[in-house]
Amino acid sequence: MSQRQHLPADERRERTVETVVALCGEEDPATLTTGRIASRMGVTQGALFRHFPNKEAIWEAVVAWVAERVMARVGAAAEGAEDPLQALEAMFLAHVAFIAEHPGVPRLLMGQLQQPCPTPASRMVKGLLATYRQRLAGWLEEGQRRGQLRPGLDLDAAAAQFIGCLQGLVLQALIDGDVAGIVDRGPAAFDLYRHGIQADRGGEA
Amino acid sequence: MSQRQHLPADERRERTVETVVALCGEEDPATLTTGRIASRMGVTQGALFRHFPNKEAIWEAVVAWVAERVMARVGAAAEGAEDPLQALEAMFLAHVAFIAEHPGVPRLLMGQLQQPCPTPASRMVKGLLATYRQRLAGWLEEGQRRGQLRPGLDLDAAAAQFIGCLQGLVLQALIDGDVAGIVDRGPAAFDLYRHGIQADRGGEA
DNA sequence: AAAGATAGTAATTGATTACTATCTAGCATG
DNA sequence: CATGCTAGATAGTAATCAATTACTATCTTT
Repeated sequence: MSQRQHLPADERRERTVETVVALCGEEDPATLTTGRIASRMGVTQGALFRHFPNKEAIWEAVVAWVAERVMARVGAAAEGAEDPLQALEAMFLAHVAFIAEHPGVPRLLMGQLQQPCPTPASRMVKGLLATYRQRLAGWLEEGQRRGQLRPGLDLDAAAAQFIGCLQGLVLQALIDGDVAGIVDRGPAAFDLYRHGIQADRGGEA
Repeated sequence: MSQRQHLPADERRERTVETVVALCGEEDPATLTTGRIASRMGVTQGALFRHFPNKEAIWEAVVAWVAERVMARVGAAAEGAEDPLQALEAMFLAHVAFIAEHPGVPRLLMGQLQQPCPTPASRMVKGLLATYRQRLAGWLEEGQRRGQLRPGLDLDAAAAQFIGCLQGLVLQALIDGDVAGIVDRGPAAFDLYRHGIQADRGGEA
């Protein structure tokens, strides 16, 4: 048996990361073992440690992978928008689509944040969320400058609740086990968010 | 050493649950061990199994404890309200206060939801969230009947995002490690939510 | 085709896990 | 003050974890 699947190191690392992301969609990241990662990859457990010095290094690579992808997707979505509110909506829907493709991502990031003493990976998550919030804050400020947002809006809270809305969708998906459904529910969720931040206007659909 | 601290069984069970809730505020519930629970209680690990048949039973008791407390607190808060929007606000702030007192609760519930195959405890969490959403839905419907909410509001999404707002606060607290701060940020967060659901009105503060 | 580098296996390590069997101290009753 | 029962201590168990070892198959380069 065993046609070995010799892969170059960087490709094996890439596959490892993808496998971890996929597995996080099925179980609690905290209970994920190197053995299960390896068996899913069709490789023995010890083989992982040829490409990563330890388990924590795997988490670092995974978080870096997620950070890069999510920021790229969300950034690209915002690019085509004509005004801040449209940009925020595009970001929101892009993020929802990303989560639908990778349902493990929210748990993964959440799991890292629950680490009591900060690890390299958990620091990366905090960094990701910090830059994410900064980007949101930029659009929100621009929207306020253009008068699109209601006066007196707490921009800090608005940025925090943008992510909160996403979490709400994820939670709902966890409850009724319907991951794909968040794509359908995404627009309504953002609608709610938009009404929360946008200035009152006379006539709208 | 070791003056034994003989407690009646039901009191020991109560202390166990409280200890688990407290520990969930400090570390990932998934990594919580019976040994750490016991040592925090000043008791040996084996002693726990005199009061609980297994670890899962501890989780069941913990979830039941949380469910009872949170529903009581939120229900009592809503009781004094004069209209649905006030009721929702009171529920929100009561929930925020409860989380501030027990920072481990969100992780605890989240952790149970991440269990892939449903356990008794995870079923209880889903049940808790289901009744919670029903209660929210009741107030939202009443609010819509009274014309307090904007027409065309997606009540389902509104109920989901109520919890999402709470999650947003929790996430923010996790990021900058400031658990107590969510009490201060609570009102602004609900303000945002209220603007998202409430009917436009001419003049308001 | 030979040889060194690379990527894998198989087996094992010590630490840690949930859980249990046996023994002992403390309490309430007569 | 003696007796029974309860709550906890002590000291285990088998299983599982991350990590390491010695060895082997495969790829690449010349």
